[in-house]
Amino acid sequence: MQPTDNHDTKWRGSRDAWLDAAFELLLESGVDSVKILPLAKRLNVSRTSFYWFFKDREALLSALIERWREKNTQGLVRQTEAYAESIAEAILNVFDCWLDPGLFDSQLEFAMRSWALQSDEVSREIDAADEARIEALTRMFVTHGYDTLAANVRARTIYLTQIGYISMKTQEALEVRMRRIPAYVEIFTGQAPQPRELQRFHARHGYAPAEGS
Amino acid sequence: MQPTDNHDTKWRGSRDAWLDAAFELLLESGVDSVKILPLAKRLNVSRTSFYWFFKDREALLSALIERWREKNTQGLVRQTEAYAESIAEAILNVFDCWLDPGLFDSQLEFAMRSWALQSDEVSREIDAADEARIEALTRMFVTHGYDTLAANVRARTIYLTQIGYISMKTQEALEVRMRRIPAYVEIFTGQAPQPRELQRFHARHGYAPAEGS
DNA sequence: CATAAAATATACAGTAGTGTACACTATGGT
DNA sequence: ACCATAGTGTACACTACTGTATATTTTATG
Repeated sequence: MQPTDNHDTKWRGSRDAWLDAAFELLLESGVDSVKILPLAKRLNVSRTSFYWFFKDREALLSALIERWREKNTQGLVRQTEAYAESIAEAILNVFDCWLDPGLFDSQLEFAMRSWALQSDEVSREIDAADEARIEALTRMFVTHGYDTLAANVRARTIYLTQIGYISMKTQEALEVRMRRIPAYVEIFTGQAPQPRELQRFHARHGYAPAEGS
Repeated sequence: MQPTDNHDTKWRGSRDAWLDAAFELLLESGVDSVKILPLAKRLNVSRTSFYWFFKDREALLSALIERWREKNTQGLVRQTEAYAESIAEAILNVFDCWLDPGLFDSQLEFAMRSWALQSDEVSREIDAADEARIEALTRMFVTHGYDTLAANVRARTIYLTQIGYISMKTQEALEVRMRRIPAYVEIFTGQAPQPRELQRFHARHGYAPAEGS
């Protein structure tokens, strides 16, 4: 009677298939598009099979929230706590999040924020996430010798800039983004990054600067 | 047969009444909530009167886009062009936008960005607005002696930080925000604002710093 | 105060979605 | 080979919305 964990069976549908499709729609067109009928069409399955895996639409949406919570906040906090010799290096660790979708899913982040507009529950989740993330960033600056107020404003700036990027859904080539990195580091920390710090950053994102770097 | 400009008549509804109600709903709960039936209930008017003023729901939504375009981009660009003796003062002129809803409506801005998720038309409008705004900010930095790349990154930082604030829907007391202003000015320009510049800024936002400023 | 226009309401027809009841089919374990 | 059960499909009842045709009421104005 209850759904089972059916990995790799020969059934067409599965809880995960519905979930994945729901995520796709959430990212593409917002929560209001996450409807059972369209999902069923995508999956080429009768609409009502849905109710085998989920109690109702609500249950599906809750599962989406769950998955976001796990991924993004944890991903960011972990990066703020990564080892760094200088504040510049610490910032570059955080920048990893913005370049590696495995650490932080920006599209998902934006979709959640839009969703919050209509849902108090999601709204509360987002607020909690923002606080946790800014706190983690503030701790990072404090660790590197900034006083509390300065650390907090810098933490905000770095976080808000990124949330801004996400809201703008900026799509730019890796090279363009990489060229801006040193300037951002300097703005956020007040000091320029060391060449070897940048080199390490470039290396782990598979970027080879063109001519004369 | 056609709707008239009926200010101060004795009719219950009017084109503007529908528009205002639509804006409320758009800001509160996103475009998907802007539906004729709920609007009619709010206005205590039969649903179908709507069609006297608007051809259909599409026409109403277009009017909302129109109103946003007029207000926010123009408001921001005008502030970047306001007279300023130093870059710090210029930045403070821009900050006026974030404190005066008459110059820039943040809630509306966020609602539009969420809407863009489902509408290519709105998406294109937003992209155009972002470009125009960042360009205006870049010009402002260039005018004050920054070179092109630095001006552009600083323009982005200041704009993205604000878009980030908007996405976070931060609600903070005027005092808290005012206390952060000098730190932001320093981050964005690399130099601290003059006390008299801050004083002028405080004055025009009706803020009196507590004790020993 | 009659009347045309402006605004509103009623009634109807349609679409897109939700969720439930129940019948059917495919799968895997024994 | 059988059969319990995981998964799928069909049919129905319901809700919330859109839009049109047409009647009715209000209002401003001669």
